[in-house]
Amino acid sequence: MVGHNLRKIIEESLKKLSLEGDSFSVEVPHDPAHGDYATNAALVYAKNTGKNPRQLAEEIKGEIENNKPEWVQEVTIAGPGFINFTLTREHIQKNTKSAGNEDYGKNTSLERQKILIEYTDPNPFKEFHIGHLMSNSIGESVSRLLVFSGAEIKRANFQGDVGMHVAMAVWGMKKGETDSGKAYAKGATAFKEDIQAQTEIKEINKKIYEESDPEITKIYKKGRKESLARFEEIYKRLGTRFDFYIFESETGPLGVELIKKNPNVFEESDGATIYKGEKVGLHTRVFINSEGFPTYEAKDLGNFKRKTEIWDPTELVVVTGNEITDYFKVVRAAASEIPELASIADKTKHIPHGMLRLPGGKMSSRTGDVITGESLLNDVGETLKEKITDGTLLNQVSVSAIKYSMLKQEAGKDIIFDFEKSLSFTGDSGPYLQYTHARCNSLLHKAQEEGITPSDETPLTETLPLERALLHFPEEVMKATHEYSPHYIATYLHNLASLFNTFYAEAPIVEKDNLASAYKLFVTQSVKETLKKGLFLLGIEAPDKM
RNA sequence: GCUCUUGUAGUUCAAUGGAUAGAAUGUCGGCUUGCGGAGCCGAUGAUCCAGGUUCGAAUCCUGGCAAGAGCACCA
Repeated sequence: MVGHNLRKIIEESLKKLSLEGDSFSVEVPHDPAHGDYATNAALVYAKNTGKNPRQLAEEIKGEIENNKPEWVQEVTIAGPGFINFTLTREHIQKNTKSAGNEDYGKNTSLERQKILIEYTDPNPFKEFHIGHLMSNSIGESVSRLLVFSGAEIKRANFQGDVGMHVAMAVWGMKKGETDSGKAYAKGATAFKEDIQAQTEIKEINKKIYEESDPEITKIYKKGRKESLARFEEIYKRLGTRFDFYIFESETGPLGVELIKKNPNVFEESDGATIYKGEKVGLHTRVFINSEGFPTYEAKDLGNFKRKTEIWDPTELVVVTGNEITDYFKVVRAAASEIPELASIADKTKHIPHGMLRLPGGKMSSRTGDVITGESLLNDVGETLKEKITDGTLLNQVSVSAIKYSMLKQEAGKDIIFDFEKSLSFTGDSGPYLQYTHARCNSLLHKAQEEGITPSDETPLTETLPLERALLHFPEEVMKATHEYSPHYIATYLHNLASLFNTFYAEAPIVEKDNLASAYKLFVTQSVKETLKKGLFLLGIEAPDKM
């Protein structure tokens, strides 16, 4: 990676001037007139040494020029004391060539890491709503990014198949409701409003845990199976697949066992077993309730253990809604006090994603007033039907519109989700990127028909903005991976596609007996590959035609 | 009440403490029957308020204001 190599050269030069210790940046200037890379090293060190920044920049520049690598064309000083680097035409051209390779953009920074990533986490008997779609989009993209950086990863999906929410749904089903989502909504409402129903639901909860009532067990098992089968359909459409499914019904007992084995970590209070988070600056949470059942906290504790049993990862990543950020800290704190979980608890990265809010207010699954994953996919498909007749393509474009709208902004912040505005098919959108990719493909196809072969020999003396953009793909991948932030990829791809479309509109690309045409096609090929790879990292398909 | 997160064009989002704050959308005006118009070009328009730190602040600190989330037997 060029930026990385430049940093080394700058560091060496600084060392010769006895400048060490402060961190400086190697960045890509916004304005191409400022070169391909820039550093603020002189500005940083001017502060400590009391020197004039421009003068210090001159000194540093002198040192850099003494062992300037052959791929650097020019080193200049500009503005308050930035040192700008321009790469040689040869180097850029070579890079444009490698951008067409399969490995371009990959790195080995996470080699030998075994990362177990948990995401999506829908609950059987409840709707798969757009919050789960969000977790899935981010989790899938982060997974692909981690693999791109050399990590070995496994995907896990943790699902609440027991607990009060399930009891509510089973209660609703017992009352004749067949759809599990609706049954849950009915049960949840009754639980709040009707004391009689409340007692019944608690009773059902107990019976599910104990499997003591054949009728309830039957309803439960059937509902669970149907619910999980429905989730599988959605995963298929989204292009995601899991290595492990972990259920609360199995982690509950594991959690309880851990709690019993570590009485020094937990306390008894009002008949419940709690963890006093205050001792580490957090808050108290109940792990086993006064009726003796594990709460979500205990199940999640068991989840930590289950994850180490099934694979022995070196690191855990968990993608969930940001509403549970503080909750998660408490469970993790408890886990790190338990000897057998301590090391993995400390190597757990929580990626909170924002809530999806409707312009009217917060979404609630309690009342059944939700946009479900299926309904969203179907509604989007409906609006595209006039343009696309092929079923597979229809799904690819729908999914891309949805995923891109969720991934283009920084994870963690809430998304105001407005069907009309959020799902764009033009401009900064998934379909725009797919369209650009298809357009590249179509050009290459046409060239082939006309017998023109792309060539890396170029009559161009100026670097194209497109080539400069291709140069930075590996750095964006690196940044996105280590910050667990797919939105860097989204932003990058939109910029790349936009540059390509401008390039496309400026002058014809496919022209016979034209040296420039052959090179333009060569660039087109690299752009196509990079778009495809970038879309893959977002979990989006890149069809050749659309 | 306490804790955490977030305030950027009309709207939805970008911007490792750096150079002229970028896009998309909206509105207005253009794009020669020509490689795919889901496209391209132009115009318009923004850092919540008040202090502070520094060569330099949307970004860091303090105080307001506003929105969201969490805070004991739900998940």
